[in-house]
Amino acid sequence: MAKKRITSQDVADLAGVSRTTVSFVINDVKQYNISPETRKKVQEAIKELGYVPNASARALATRSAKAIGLIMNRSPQYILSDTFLPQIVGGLLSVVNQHQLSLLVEWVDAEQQVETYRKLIKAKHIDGMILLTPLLDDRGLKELESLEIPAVVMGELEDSNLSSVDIDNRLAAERAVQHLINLGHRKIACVTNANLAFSSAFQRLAGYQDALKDAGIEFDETLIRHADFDPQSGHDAMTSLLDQGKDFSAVFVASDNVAIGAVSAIKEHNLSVPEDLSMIGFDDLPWSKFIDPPLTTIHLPALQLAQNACFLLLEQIQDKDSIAKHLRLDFTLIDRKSTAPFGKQKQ
Amino acid sequence: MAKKRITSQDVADLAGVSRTTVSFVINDVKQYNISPETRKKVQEAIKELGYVPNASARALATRSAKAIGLIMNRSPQYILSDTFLPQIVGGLLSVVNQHQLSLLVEWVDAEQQVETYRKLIKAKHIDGMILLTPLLDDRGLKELESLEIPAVVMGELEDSNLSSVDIDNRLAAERAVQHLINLGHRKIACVTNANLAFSSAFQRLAGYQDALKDAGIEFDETLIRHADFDPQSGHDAMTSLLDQGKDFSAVFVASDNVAIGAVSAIKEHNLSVPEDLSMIGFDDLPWSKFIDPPLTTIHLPALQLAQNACFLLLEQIQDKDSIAKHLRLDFTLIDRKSTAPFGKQKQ
DNA sequence: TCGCGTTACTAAAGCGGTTTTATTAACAAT
DNA sequence: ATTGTTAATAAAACCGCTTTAGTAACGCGA
Repeated sequence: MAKKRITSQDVADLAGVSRTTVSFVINDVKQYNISPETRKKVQEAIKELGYVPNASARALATRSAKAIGLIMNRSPQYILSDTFLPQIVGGLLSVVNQHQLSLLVEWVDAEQQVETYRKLIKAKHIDGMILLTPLLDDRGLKELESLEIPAVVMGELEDSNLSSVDIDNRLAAERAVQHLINLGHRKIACVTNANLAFSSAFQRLAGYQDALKDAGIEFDETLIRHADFDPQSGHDAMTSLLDQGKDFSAVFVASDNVAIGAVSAIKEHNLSVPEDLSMIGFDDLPWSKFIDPPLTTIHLPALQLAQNACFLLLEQIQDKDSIAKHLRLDFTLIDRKSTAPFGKQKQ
Repeated sequence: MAKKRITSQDVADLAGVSRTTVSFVINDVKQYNISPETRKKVQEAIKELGYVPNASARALATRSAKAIGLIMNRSPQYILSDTFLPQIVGGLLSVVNQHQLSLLVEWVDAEQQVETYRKLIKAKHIDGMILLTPLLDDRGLKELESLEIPAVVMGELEDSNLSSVDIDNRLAAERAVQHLINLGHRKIACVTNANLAFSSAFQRLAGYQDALKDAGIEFDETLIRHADFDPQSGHDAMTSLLDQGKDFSAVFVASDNVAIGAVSAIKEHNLSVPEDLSMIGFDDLPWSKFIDPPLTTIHLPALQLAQNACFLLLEQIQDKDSIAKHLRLDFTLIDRKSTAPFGKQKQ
């Protein structure tokens, strides 16, 4: 019953040529010229037999996997609430498909990052990798650099030789907070998107501080809370802020996914946005404009980031010696309904 | 400069044994007993050289890719707003990792589904696949059956021999609408999650109709709108329903992602949920409890569905002759704040 | 006629593993 | 002493492709 697999030999036999020729036809090798008739014979044989080249054999012979990996270093539990994943996967898929490559998704345990990175590449499962949500002090990534493995980080890393793609998180956060300041707010709380070990959280908080400094507002540690990527953590952070009884008229929440939780907490306190409290978010998720109130936020071009990360990676795979690039895409502030001028608030 | 790759031969040389032995040690082949000393020598050599077996070579030799594919048949544009993707990827990853497999994500163009399925499997890129969001009349899937390829569908398909995992969408929808009816509502609109070519949309609408029928309520075609997975489509569908001027006191929205858009449309009409209009959703996304009002909805255990799909697939890969199974997991109705008794509404 | 360069193809050697079959040594049994 | 078994390892074949190094055939100028 075991229908045997069809190999290039079968095609060669049927077409009356050698496997070499079959290979040349399939890969359209230019430096060897094969006559139109031969080419046609081979193509017909392929079609007739329904031949599909074996990917492993090919990978083995060419020493390239024709696949890239999307590496997530947060535990599966976090992946569940990774609101950007669809956009990232969609973005990667769109370019990967064009290039006839495959996309492998891997999760690496924080404990044994380096090991896993090495294995993935050495095993030649993938030709290069795209890394998500880097930590500020990511030992794994640092080691990656020295391994000279094609890799690009989606996120900002200081003094890293790995290519990276991101927006300028710090500047974007600064702009967001400036928006609040321009509306007259002076007492502005901040809920980060994650703990400061994550570079994005760190940068966004830094941007928040920059804005305050520029405006001559003193930084108040007690107005800061750290969330943990998901709505629940945003809810809890906001609750803590509110329960503290300290006065503030606006809040910068460094992720819309966290913000949605924060809004719910605010409403639980019988306050409303933006009448009692202005809020500006960050990320602009697909649903950010549909929640109540529609969230004023920083638009993160996630799809484009993913696509560009992929381009950079492919470039690096093709030319091993290409230098690392740090791409910064533009962000935009999207003004919706969750912010209001300080004066007009009830308070 | 080209540091040559380390092969099992290198390990064999260093350990003073043959490649065969190295292979036996690595794969822990039981029928051949290798002496503890030899085993140790080999393991030390492996460690010293940092040897990692080449995946392609292995796949080629064993005729198994040690990878499964997650196949999405909706265009990248849709993937962007696929709210379940994180949970599905997370679920798959958690079991795939345990089994030392890889996860490949593929998008197949609707036009050439069958071709792509065939290629993926024949090329032995993957040993089996998990298929998402099936269409009711999915020619591609039908052909898949005949190819005897390990595959499991996440979704319900009538008279299909492919294994599948899902909840009972029809029953769940019926329960949701019954919930509305039990609250006294008689005029109940429905916004589907997608057009009826998608099996989930079809089933959920059928469940809606079942509930009406049971309660002796006549089905009114004009109270139905079809959304298209995302919030915007929900917003548009709801707007259309509202602008029609027809009377209804509750609405069943067959997807929370669509529902969030619907809620925004309702608010734009200066109506509120549930005071003016009760709403029950479907899916229970991570943020469903955080929006305003917290959405009463059907909880879909997406993570477990993914995990079980994966288990089923692995089973099928190991035992080609295992019969197709159709797993139906339990759903739960989560009663939050978006529904209210008919009497108590303003109207 | 010979040599030489093209053209169109092929034989054979990898790629780096696994697996079947063979080999050797040790030891027990006859 | 001879044979048979078994344990431990090795040799070699194989998986299905790519790619290098040819080779046969042909035309062409000298």
